[in-house]
Amino acid sequence: MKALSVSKVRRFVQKTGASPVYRQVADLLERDIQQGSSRSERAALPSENELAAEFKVSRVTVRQALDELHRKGLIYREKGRGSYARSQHIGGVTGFGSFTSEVENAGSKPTSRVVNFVKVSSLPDGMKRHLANLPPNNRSYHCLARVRCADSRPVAYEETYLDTETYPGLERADVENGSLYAAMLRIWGYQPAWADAAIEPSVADEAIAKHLGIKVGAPVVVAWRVTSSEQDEVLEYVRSVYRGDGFALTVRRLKIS
Amino acid sequence: MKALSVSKVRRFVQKTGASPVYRQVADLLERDIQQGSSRSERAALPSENELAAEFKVSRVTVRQALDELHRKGLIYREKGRGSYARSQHIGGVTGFGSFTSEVENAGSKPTSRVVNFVKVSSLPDGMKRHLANLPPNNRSYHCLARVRCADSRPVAYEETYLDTETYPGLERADVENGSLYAAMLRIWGYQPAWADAAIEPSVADEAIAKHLGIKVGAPVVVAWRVTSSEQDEVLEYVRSVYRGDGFALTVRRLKIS
DNA sequence: GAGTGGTCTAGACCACTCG
DNA sequence: GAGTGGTCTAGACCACTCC
Repeated sequence: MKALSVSKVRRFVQKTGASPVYRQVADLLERDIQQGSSRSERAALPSENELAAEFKVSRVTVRQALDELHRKGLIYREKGRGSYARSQHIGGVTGFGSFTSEVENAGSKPTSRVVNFVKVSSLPDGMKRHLANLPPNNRSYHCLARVRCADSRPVAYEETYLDTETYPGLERADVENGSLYAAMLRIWGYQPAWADAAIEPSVADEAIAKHLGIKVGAPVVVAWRVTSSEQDEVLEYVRSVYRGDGFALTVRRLKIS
Repeated sequence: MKALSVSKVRRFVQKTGASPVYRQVADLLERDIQQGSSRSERAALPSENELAAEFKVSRVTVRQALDELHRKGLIYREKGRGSYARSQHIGGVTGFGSFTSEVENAGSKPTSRVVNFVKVSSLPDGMKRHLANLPPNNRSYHCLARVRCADSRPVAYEETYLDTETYPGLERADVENGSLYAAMLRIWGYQPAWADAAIEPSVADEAIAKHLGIKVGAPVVVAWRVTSSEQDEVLEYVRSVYRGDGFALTVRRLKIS
């Protein structure tokens, strides 16, 4: 078991800087791990006391940084032995975040085409069937229908339902170009933080087949999702239909239990 | 915004007990949240200082407990304002853990039937296509094929590949009854901690159709999964085929980004 | 016995929210 | 200005691993 070679250039953290010290430490260590893990063996990190001395911070702060790396699945720790970099250092969870960032993480170029933008007075039936904590029936929604592409190839048809009271003044132009999540944050200050989702297999109907350029009856995955902010506000209801050939949802480094 | 009514019975934490103090605090608070959340309004928790006084522990320990509840999605916090219980207090992430515990969480009774148990010399092609960090080719595996049922109804066909060197002495009887994960822990001391998975839609072939009692060509979801321990040992490769009618994978309270 | 990570304490300063 | 959560410190004891 080799030790992780920590960069020999002495690094300093900014105690007056904008970002917390523990995050700076975590970022520096993450870089070391990413570089070091080209070798396939597991590498031992310096001990918490050594890191505290190295960065001239308290051990509690070092532990905060290591906790963060641990949650991200980049390291694991063994009592009485030490902390170790994981050999597989792939990123966070994908599959239920912003389509834009997910496709980017997968190494492709995401694009979207708005195919419909109308007001509706109820959510699709499947939403009620699969997801709990749905709103009362007397709401109205903007329904934004988009075809999602990765490298110009259509991979999903997606309907997003946005409560009209939550998004006053929403217009098609706001979402015509660029990420919806970017517009949410820029205009109304909303930031998605949690997702509840259900996934089920299905087959393409005529409309889906047309949008995705596949045959009627071809296998697809339907994902139903409710996205909420950190403060527990519901931001959107989404129905996504993914084509089945050559595109897979992936979930990486998901912590069990 | 109502305050969360903390139980009036004075609770004490055991400082010499087996479980850490912060976990005891977290458990007590979780109970309050579960009880209190029958009301639909969001409830404010006592402040960190109040909780520290209440339980006679330091504020750092209280924060450790609150961090845990935050990660589980049970509370959220706002700087300068306070901590609040979430209205939707559903559990952790499901969809990629043990089939047994997942179906139980969904409120159904899980059963399994072993339909095959043989040695094979390679993993299925789909595993290589979808998942990174696969092992060298010169390994051999126990292939355990099971039909998974919820309330006696077959919902999935699952092939589990177990490296013969990782599981010396594995016999069919070890997995014939009860959870594989329970056997892993009991006999070899392995505990699954992380999952990498890919999900794709497909249609049932003849073998799948027979096992699940559905028609050839019916929609199914195929999940490819690699499960690892906290120490980064690969514990199993799994190919699961879920039937599409009436059974959906759900992901609850998944933290985005 | 020396070193490690796990836990806990008491006290401090900050930026933020609210009245 | 009072109270809140966010961050940080210095020091301590423990159970565990390794030699």
